[in-house]
Amino acid sequence: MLKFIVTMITISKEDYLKEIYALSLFTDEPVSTSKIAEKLNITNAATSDMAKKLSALDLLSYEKYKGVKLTEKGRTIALNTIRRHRLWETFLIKTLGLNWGEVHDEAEVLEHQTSEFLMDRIDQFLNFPEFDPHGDPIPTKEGLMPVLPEVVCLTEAEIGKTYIIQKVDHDNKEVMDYFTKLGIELYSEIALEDRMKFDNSVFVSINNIRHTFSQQVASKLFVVNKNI
Amino acid sequence: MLKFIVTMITISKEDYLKEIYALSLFTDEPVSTSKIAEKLNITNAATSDMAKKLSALDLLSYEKYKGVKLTEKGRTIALNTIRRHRLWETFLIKTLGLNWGEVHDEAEVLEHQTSEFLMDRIDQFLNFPEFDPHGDPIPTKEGLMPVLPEVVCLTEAEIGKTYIIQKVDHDNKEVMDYFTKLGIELYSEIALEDRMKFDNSVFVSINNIRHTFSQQVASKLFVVNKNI
DNA sequence: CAATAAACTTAAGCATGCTTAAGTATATTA
DNA sequence: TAATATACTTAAGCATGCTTAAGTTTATTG
Repeated sequence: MLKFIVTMITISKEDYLKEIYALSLFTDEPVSTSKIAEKLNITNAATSDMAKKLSALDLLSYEKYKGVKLTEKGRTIALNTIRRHRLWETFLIKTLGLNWGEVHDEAEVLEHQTSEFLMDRIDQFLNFPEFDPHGDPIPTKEGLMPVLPEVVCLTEAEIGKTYIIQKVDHDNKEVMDYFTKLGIELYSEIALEDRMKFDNSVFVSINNIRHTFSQQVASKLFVVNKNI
Repeated sequence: MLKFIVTMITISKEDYLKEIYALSLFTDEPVSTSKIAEKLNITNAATSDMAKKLSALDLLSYEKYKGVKLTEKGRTIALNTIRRHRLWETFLIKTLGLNWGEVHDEAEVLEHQTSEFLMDRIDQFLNFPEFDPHGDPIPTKEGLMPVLPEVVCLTEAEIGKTYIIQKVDHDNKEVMDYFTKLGIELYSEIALEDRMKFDNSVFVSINNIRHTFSQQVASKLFVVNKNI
């Protein structure tokens, strides 16, 4: 049984819910506590503990040894946290001219500290954007996720075709800084010229300049066919 | 003796240091723990406890039953927190058009959560302002406080003279919203027409419109002589 | 100047969120 | 299917920052 009363949504709890949401995106299976622990860089023990607390708050369902699943209530909080994160990123890029690699860490802390009033004003200032500067959809205030165009990862794209960059995985700052240095932006045109069988490196052309990306770097870019 | 090790600057600690700085502004006397407790709306016990911790960190000197005084190190942290607060206020007003009453509470949480990098970018964006939208000086990155022009409180001003509003005490949101509603802004011209002996109400004229302010409301406004 | 009031501190305790160490359940494999 | 490895949970403990209750010091006043 729980040893104490759990009442408040805290920064930690928002981070758990956000991470569980991300880990649930492509599966219907419950998320294991160890997977969460790994992502949040804490021990399994801490995650088990928190699972009980969040379960007591009806933010997720938790079966011992089986893992965790968000409830509607938990999903709503996760989406709202993601919303605040992505609005902050958009706002900082728009007002201060920060670049792809600079916004994530800032938004990571600001997302937990912003009143609904301020978030609404930022949303309005940005004219209610559907996508953030990395191409990720911004959940609406009502918790609806705008639908991203059907994208394909650059590692899976067809040789000889020209694409538009529609989304970028920005979990790695170093790679983002590299893209910024090359002048690559969202909605840049990118022609996939060839792929090397040896290690799946790709040869691309962006703004008429040729680049070679390793498979790992290419896997960060998601594109749509230019002629759609 | 302290029961445990104290290492980190936390949000709470920044709030203590900021409050002690504010309470030390017009006196050389040590600040009593009860005064701090009252301002921060916590118990004296908590303040005594924290005094020991901050003293262990060499952020203030603390003599039991005598009160507390910031060290240079503590003063630096307080000033930096105030700097972040006032830059945020200035930024939110400039970008989002928030008004006098709307920024304080937002800045109060954001001030603790902003990297030096982001603060520098905001500072640069605002062109290194010396004063915030309430007329308060913004400490520089080096911890220097810009010198405010010699102001006088409206409660002490001379009848018959015309002044410029140079600073506003914005600790009360209701009063700020009232000023906003009247269209009163920083650097507005204000003519002091009369003062009632009964309760020290003042009759003023701003933008050619007459207002009556209670002494309490008037005490929020600080002015300089128009013809200087 | 002693009694008392006011101010302040200490002690014990609790909520949060983490850790390490030990214990239990599930999965694997011989 | 029993032994063992892996995954997961529980228990104990600690740092932070607060509370209430009890104890101590300083200030006040008759």
